[in-house]
Formats: sequence, C-alpha cells, structure tokens
Amino acid sequence: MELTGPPGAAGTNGCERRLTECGVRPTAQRVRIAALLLSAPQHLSAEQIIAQLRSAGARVSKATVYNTLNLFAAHGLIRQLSVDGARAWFDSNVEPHYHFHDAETGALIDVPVPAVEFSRLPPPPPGTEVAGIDLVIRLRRKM
Amino acid sequence: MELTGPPGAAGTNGCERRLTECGVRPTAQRVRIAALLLSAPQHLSAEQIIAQLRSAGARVSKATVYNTLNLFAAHGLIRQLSVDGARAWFDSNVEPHYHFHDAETGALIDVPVPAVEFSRLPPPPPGTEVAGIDLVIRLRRKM
DNA sequence: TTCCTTGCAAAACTTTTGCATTAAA
DNA sequence: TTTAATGCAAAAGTTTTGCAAGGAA
Repeated sequence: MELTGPPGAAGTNGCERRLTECGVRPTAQRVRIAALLLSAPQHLSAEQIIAQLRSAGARVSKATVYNTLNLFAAHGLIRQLSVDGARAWFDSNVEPHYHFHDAETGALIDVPVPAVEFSRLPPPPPGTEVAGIDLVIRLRRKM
Repeated sequence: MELTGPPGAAGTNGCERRLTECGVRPTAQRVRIAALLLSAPQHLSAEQIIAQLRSAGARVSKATVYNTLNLFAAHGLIRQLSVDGARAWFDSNVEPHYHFHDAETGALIDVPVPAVEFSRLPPPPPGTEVAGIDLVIRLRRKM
C-alpha cells in the first residue's frame, strides 16, 4: 500500500483521520481495510479484501473483515451493493451514482449522476419518501 | 389453489399449457409451483414458496423448488431479483418494470414502465449493449 | 427401456455469532 | 483498568449437488 498517493487518495494516514472523524476507532485492521478500499473508487467483495490483505502480509480474520465492512457501511464510509444474488459488493464511492453491470464478466462500472436524467418518477407510496435510487444498467456482449 | 380464476390469471390448467409452450415438461410439482407463482404478479422467495406449497398439502422438496425456479427463470417465465443481499426474490411479472423497495418492511412494489421516464442514459461501453435496466427506488418511512 | 424429474441428505458458500484473548483508551 | 476489537471456530442461512428411486414418454 502506497503511503504517498495523489491528493484526494486516502493513504494510510488519511484513512486513520477519516475513521476517527466518523467516530470509528482506527485500529490496525480497520486502517488497513480502509486504506485498501478507500484508495480509489472501486468495488470489492469481502473475500477479495481478505485475499488482498493477506497476500500483502496483513494478519486479519474473516470475522473482522465482515464486521469492519458492516461498520464502515453503517457509518457511510462505504456502500453495500446488491447486483447479483451471489455475494455483497462494497463500493468505496459513497457519492450518489449508478452502475453498469456485465453479468458475463462480473464487471461493475460506475455511472456518474449527470449521465442519467429522469424526466419522470413515480410518487412514493403514502407515508414513505424516497431514500435513494439504485440503478443498474445490465450489459450484454454485442455479438 | 383456485381452478377457476379470472381471465388472465393462470389457473392450474393454463399453467400446464404455458409450461408446455416454453418447452418445460409440466410435471405435478412444476405445475403447482407455476400455479402459485403465476396466479398474479407477485414477489416470492424460495422458502415462501416451499411453505405455501406444503401448507396446501403438496409434497415437494427444497431441491425441486430451487431447480424449478432456476428452470423457470431460464425460460423467461419468472425473473430473479437482487434487492437485498439476503436472498433471491422471484418475480412472476416478466414484463419490463421497476420496483419500490421498503427495506424496513421488506415490501417490494411494482412500478410500471410509463411511471419512469429517462431523458438521458449513458452509452454502454464499447462492445456491449444494454440488456436491461434494474431500477429500485428505495423507500424510507416518513417521520 | 430410456430419459428426465424428484427427494433426501450432504455439501458449498456467504455471512454472522460466541467466546476467549488481545489491544486500545 | 476498563472497554472495545480481534481471531478462531462453529453456527446459521441460502442455494447447489450427488445419487438412488420414481415417473413420463
């Protein structure tokens, strides 16, 4: 993991600060997970995170990774996605945005908000309001 | 299960025909699952289907229900939804449409296509084309 | 007979939990 | 010292699979 990243990229130091700001105690494991996930906008599964941390020499348990991901999501540091039924994906981009999804390759690509414009949306049912919009544009390979 | 439904509702008879038309052999279990699921537009989980079939006196195994749901989905009779990570939901409405989702209650409500209008959509990445659009409008309780 | 389907149990996978140990404040 | 976090293993929940038995063509 780079300690010197471009401005805006969250290095290990920036991560620690960011966790503290969110009221999350910056333990060694959490900082490593945050540094991995928050270094750039990306989509990772829990298993991918465990594999990357371990191949980088980190000592971290499966339970801690899952607990940490849920904790981060609860604090708005990451966002959990349900695009395929198989497993959860964790998106380090928490700004509003949408996704392309290629089921064949598993690729998940961010779509910025301005790329989509709704000229009509249904009113939410009585007693409810819109909490967010999940838009997944499913792709297929052009033959 | 009603044998005499309103026109358009798929009774046990209509189901049998519909399975045959799709190239799916209409066995007793498949017809019962189809009759349950296709009787009206609805969203059911595999466990809900098993429970309803058994409480109605049907003898059906878990493996057969899962196999059948996958088979139906592969033939376009139903559509599998990924709205929460916890489990798959099977939608008997295969016409294009969108959804409201209330995470608190688990409620899943259809949104007809004309209720949503896109005035802008991003071009799909090179080599791909749009296979479909999954839109989930997440709801929260108004305080 | 031949092929397909079913049921059961077990396996596979992802995620959560209990609890003793360890680290942080 | 006191509280919270970690790691391990086991459990829990969903879905798939292997295989013998049963049913349809």
